[in-house]
Amino acid sequence: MIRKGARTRQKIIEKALRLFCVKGYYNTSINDILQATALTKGGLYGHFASKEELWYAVYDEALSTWRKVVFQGIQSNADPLERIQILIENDLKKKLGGNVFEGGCFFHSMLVELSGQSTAMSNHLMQGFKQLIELLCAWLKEADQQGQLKENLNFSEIASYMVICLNGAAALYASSRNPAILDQTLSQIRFYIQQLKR
Amino acid sequence: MIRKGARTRQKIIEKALRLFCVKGYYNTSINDILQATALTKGGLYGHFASKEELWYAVYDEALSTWRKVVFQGIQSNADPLERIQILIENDLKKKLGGNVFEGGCFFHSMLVELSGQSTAMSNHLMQGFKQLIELLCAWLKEADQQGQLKENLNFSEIASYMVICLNGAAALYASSRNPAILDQTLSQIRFYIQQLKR
DNA sequence: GATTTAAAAACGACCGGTTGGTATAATAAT
DNA sequence: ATTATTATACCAACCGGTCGTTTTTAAATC
Repeated sequence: MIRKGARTRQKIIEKALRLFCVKGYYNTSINDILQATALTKGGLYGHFASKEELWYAVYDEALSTWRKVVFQGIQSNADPLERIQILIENDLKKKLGGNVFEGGCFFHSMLVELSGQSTAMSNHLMQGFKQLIELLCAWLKEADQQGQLKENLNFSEIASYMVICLNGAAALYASSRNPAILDQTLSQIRFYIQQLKR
Repeated sequence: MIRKGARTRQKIIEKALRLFCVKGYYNTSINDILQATALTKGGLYGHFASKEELWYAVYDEALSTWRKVVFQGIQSNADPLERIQILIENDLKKKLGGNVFEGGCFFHSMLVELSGQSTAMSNHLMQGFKQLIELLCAWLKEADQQGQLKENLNFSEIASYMVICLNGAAALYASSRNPAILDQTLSQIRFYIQQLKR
């Protein structure tokens, strides 16, 4: 039997994730979370020792959600360049366009908000981005070994550039709410990737 | 003689600009600003009716600073594509790399923080980005009329994509503080622009 | 299946400190 | 002397967090 506490804990994480995305971390008060979860102070602090500890739990939840969304239809694909394109399309159309995180991408919003405030949380986020860049980098090398790419390309530079584009799209989509931005970015990154090919 | 009040007002704006960039808008308290300006409540509120009114003044200041930095060596240049390249290089290397706004780009940070919080301030920011996109778009059209570009390009799409890339670079540079990101982004956007040419 | 019981979970008053903002008095500049 | 500017004291609301108490829950006993 699943303990009730585990369910409540999960509910807190989900509601907090939504609030952090919409309002930001600092601007989401504990009271906001209490209202969303229909709990009281004591109830919440029985599950998390502090607001910051809750944030780390929310991060894990967001990461797991992101992975589910963004790796759809990828492992089945043998072509590394196509895997990159699918991942980017999933990130733009499914994650951002599908409003997986209401109000904006959790990772991007937190990166901007926390960068000047908490080095610990900020580094935690950067680690995640670094891993994504390394994955893209590995796929690019794979494509290169198959002879798909032009010569003398800087793979890690290309990989971080792609992540940068995705973050930029997250920023502008979050405030404009204009889906055209997602289509346009996707179309331009596709054009860019096409130019990398031999 | 410049009135003393005008000088104080300017000092408040400059200190607030720095604080908003480093800590964010909501996370910068009035007390933070008082400490930075060596004023007291009454002194500050004699110049600005509210924190939000101060923000709009800070925005104007940031815009004027940004224009000074980013248009360097542009009006002297006849080639529209080169103007675009210089503007992007100025934005990356001078604005971001030169730490014109300590702690991150004011416009990008505010866009992310305010998008879920204040539609008024958020729209104010979006207007600025829209104007930048329109400027780039006009320059692209100019280049096209000179026969420099490939056929059937979507200029406004390309222009917003460029702004998106700049915003993404701002996000990742702000938290990584790694200047390589700026060089890499610049190099990749240059490559991208090269591919637009006929 | 009903009753007991101990642990788990939730409650809610309270803490010190901070928030943005105001009213009025004192001071400095012209 | 008069006006522009700044200081001081104060406000109610809110912040993240603590803690002793009460209620729920689920397993153990009858």
